[in-house]
Amino acid sequence: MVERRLNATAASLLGFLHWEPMSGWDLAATAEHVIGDFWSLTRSQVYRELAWMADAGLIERGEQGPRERQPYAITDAGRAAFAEWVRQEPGPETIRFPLLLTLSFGRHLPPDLLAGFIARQREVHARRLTEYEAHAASNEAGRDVFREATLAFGIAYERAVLAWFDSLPAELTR
Amino acid sequence: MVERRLNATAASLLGFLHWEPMSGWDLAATAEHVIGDFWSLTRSQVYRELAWMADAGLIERGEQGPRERQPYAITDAGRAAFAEWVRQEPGPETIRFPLLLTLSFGRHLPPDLLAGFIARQREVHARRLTEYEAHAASNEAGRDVFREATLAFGIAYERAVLAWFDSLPAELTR
DNA sequence: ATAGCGACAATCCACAGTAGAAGGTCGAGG
DNA sequence: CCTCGACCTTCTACTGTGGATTGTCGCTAT
Repeated sequence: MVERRLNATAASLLGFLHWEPMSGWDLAATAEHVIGDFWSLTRSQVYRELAWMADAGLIERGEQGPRERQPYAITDAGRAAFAEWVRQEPGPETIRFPLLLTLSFGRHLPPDLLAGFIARQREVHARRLTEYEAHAASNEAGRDVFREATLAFGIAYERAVLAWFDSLPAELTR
Repeated sequence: MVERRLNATAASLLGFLHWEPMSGWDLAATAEHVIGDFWSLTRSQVYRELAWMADAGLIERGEQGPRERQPYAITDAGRAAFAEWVRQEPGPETIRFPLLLTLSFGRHLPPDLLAGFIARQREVHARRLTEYEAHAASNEAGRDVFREATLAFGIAYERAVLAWFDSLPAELTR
């Protein structure tokens, strides 16, 4: 029952556990799928947070399944902690964009090498936009305002990035 | 002369030291100013990387100035390490956007609280866009393709975010 | 039936990144 | 001369990333 403030990643896991008891593996997969586009997390961290939350009484270990599978269920304390967390004012977003870093040191680089970096990254974003759009198209059944809003963000973001790629001066793209 | 791969943050510091010898304080300020919009770093980390790089012979301590001020100069080994780093293929960007996280758990939140979060974040982005645009306008003297490209990214990004805010359904924004 | 392969599942570790407290020094202005 | 704010580094705890390691189960092809 250690007193420490819930962090966003742990809180998200609690959010998913409102749905049903899950193992760390399931939680990592769920998180990747549901919030992965704007909130990265790793398996390592999921297990670390689960261990801490179990210790703090926010979740409870269930019966072990096959393959060391250890499901966790949220407790009332966990629900309370989540409810408190979700009412916090969200902080500013952070972006870490290696390509821009390399680009800003572009004078140290042969132009065609840089152009290659740019072209390959553009491809990644083009592909991601396609995925998002397909997802949005097949979404009609869902009708989840919140999900739609975050998806819309992804699409707006990818479109902006692509437009930016296409607006770069020819000297950067060969 | 420990063998460890140069990370992007340390490499950036080396990049700035090509310019002139600087202290950790200066480097942190420079980084914040030059790459801070797409590559976050903290003072703590700057000092940590400097200590390691000095150890590894990539930089050299100069004469101490007033107030513990400790300038560092890049060495030939440092220039070589930087040159090698900058030729690496840049990885994918990561975004961590707390607002989207909160939004995706929006069902657990009273609508007007969420609307407040959204409104305040929109303000932040509006202000940032204004700053970027002012910067871009006063930029004519510079004529630095690389700088212009990264600034253009910032502007494209902020405009897309604002457009997204404005496209949200009324039920989310009150 | 069984061998083997791929998906499942947890753990561990080293490194990178964040946040803020703490401690101290100098210099300009009242 | 004093004080306040800017300067400058160090330290610590926590959070986040990436990958290696270890092992198990279940399906499928022989």
